[in-house]
Amino acid sequence: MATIKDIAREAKVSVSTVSYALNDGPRSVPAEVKVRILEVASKLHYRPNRLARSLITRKSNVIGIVPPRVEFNMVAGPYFVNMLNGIVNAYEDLEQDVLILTQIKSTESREAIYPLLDGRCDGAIFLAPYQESVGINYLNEIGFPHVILNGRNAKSVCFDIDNRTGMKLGVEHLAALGHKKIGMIQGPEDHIDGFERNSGFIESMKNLGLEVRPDWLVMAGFDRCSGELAGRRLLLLKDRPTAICCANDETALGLYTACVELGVKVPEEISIVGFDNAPNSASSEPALTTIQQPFEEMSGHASKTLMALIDGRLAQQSRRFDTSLVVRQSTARPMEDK
Amino acid sequence: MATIKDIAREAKVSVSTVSYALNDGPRSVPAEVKVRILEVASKLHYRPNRLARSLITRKSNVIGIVPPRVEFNMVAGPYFVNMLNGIVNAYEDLEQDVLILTQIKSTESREAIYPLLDGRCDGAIFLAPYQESVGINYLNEIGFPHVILNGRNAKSVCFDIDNRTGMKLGVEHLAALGHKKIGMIQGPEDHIDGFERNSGFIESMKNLGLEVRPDWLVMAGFDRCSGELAGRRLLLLKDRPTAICCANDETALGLYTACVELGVKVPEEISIVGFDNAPNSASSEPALTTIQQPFEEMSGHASKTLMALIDGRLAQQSRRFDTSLVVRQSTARPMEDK
DNA sequence: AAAGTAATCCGAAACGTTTCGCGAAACGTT
DNA sequence: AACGTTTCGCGAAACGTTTCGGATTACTTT
Repeated sequence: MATIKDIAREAKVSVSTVSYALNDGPRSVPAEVKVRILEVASKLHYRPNRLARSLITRKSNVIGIVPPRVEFNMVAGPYFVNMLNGIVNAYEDLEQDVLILTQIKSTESREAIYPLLDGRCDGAIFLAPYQESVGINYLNEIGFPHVILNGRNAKSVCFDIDNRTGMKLGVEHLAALGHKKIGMIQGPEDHIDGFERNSGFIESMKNLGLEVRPDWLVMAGFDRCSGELAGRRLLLLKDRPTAICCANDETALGLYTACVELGVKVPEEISIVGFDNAPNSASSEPALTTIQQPFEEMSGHASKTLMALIDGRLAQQSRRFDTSLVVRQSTARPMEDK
Repeated sequence: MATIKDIAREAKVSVSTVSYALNDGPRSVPAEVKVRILEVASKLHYRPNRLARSLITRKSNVIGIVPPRVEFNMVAGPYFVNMLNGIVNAYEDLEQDVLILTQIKSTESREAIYPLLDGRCDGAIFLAPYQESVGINYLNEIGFPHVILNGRNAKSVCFDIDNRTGMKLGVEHLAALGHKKIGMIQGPEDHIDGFERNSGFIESMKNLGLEVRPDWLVMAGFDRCSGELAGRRLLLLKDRPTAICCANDETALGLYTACVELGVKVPEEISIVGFDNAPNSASSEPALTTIQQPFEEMSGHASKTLMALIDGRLAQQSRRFDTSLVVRQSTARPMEDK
């Protein structure tokens, strides 16, 4: 309620002097008068108004987060949550607050991302946005600092993972166990991770000389529910695969549910490989074999890089993170071998 | 980059007229000139500056979230994540953005919560704050809209759960199975949920005429790691309990790990009850019997109530939410009975 | 003692909006 | 024709800061 003016009046100095005193400002103010000003400030319970400050300095110390596409239900899922967690942790140290822009539902148009550009944040992290987006191109046009996580844009700094190699690890693991009949619960094609995981699966199968059967490829979203539905379709096939790769851990857990309901035993009757290594997939029953996506590392890296971009320090390059195979209990040799 | 002034110049009207046109403002402007203004605005790619607007209207359409106490590592845990998810979903519909105040580390002093009061947000949700806090009292003093989730303050609107009754459900469930030797991994005493769950356990035990043995009560944080340590201590006792109640699901999962490492079978050799019913506790091995805390309902309710407070609509009362027992596979009759 | 430099502090402009007061024009009513 | 009532539109103040230019004073140097 008390403003800098009130302090000025009370301390019998000018407004500018108060500002310099409060900020150890660009100009010096004698120790004696500074003490007086600080005393008055504390007496009046003065708290600076950041809006006014940001308006003039054009700096907010707030980082905007644009959540993943709503259709995939990913706000509720582990992807968003794990990335956000890493981001929040990073910015706790970097002294930035984090604004979740719930009002940005897409990045398809300039207008859609205006909430990002109204002065409230200094930069933004996009979580798994649409592959091609007018909105992000616009940011590059006007030079608004941003990084993209699990997405691609020619001119933006992007961080993603090597989905194809990851998928290859999964397929080779299954092949090494003796599986030949391998299916996949696929992810959305217009999502970069979905697309690359899907095509990575097919490439790996071909490289190993294994047959890719169209009826063993079922599309799902990235959520548990659609994973269960897709899993049910695969399991009910007359001639079903002995192993299934999933586009992410959530769909794998959906498949688990389908297995329980249809009485199919994991890993005895069917082997399952997930993707992401979300924290709770270690404590699922049976523990899920999966491909690790380094959430913590990626989100931390993205947070720091964005700060560098904002501060005009050397902009870092886009980077692709490595994935690795985490073998747990959901994969085993196929029944025929036993 | 283009401001309202640029539009005014270009459209040959005054600044105020532009404002009225853009906002369908408090005053009317003739259709013809409004069209002209909107055209110019779009031509110049005008985007309003929210800082300037908020500065004068004293309204930001941003809700602040104060995360739980850092010592408990709860930002990473399911509590924060589930509540945040509910809040974000609610505000997506209510057209508010969500600011996570990473810089607020405690609520112990006035100054600590100043970042909340600098004009950037219209109200705040506190997640599991300290029980008694000067900071929150201050908010009540100055009338800043806020609600508290899983915490208590005499003058604030608070939403919490009936921890004692919840704990009672857990203990009675174990007693009904035939358990008499029941221990507990306790939560932090200065956290309201921890305190109430701890004392609720002891009360329930006494009411059932069961012995409360001090060496069967081990304190932990709310995180998995300290749960594992506490669990290890309990399991290694010469005369150990046949069942353990845990302060939350995370500590229960920590206890799971301890059981696996020490070769103790759940539920055959020891029964375990969690608290929260976090989403992934259903898919743990074995599926965890737990007390349900209605995350979604609570967070949604809190979000809506805060909006009502901000809008000056009738302030709703504090409310205590009910818990319920979810029986899964981690509890069974004690060995002696079999 | 004069000149130059440094310290101190004030006033005012700026940031980009919203909104109030007021005058001018346009319209309808007696 | 005189009067009231809308409609329209401009200018200016306000929100709470930061920061620049310049005026005054004090200190140092020649």
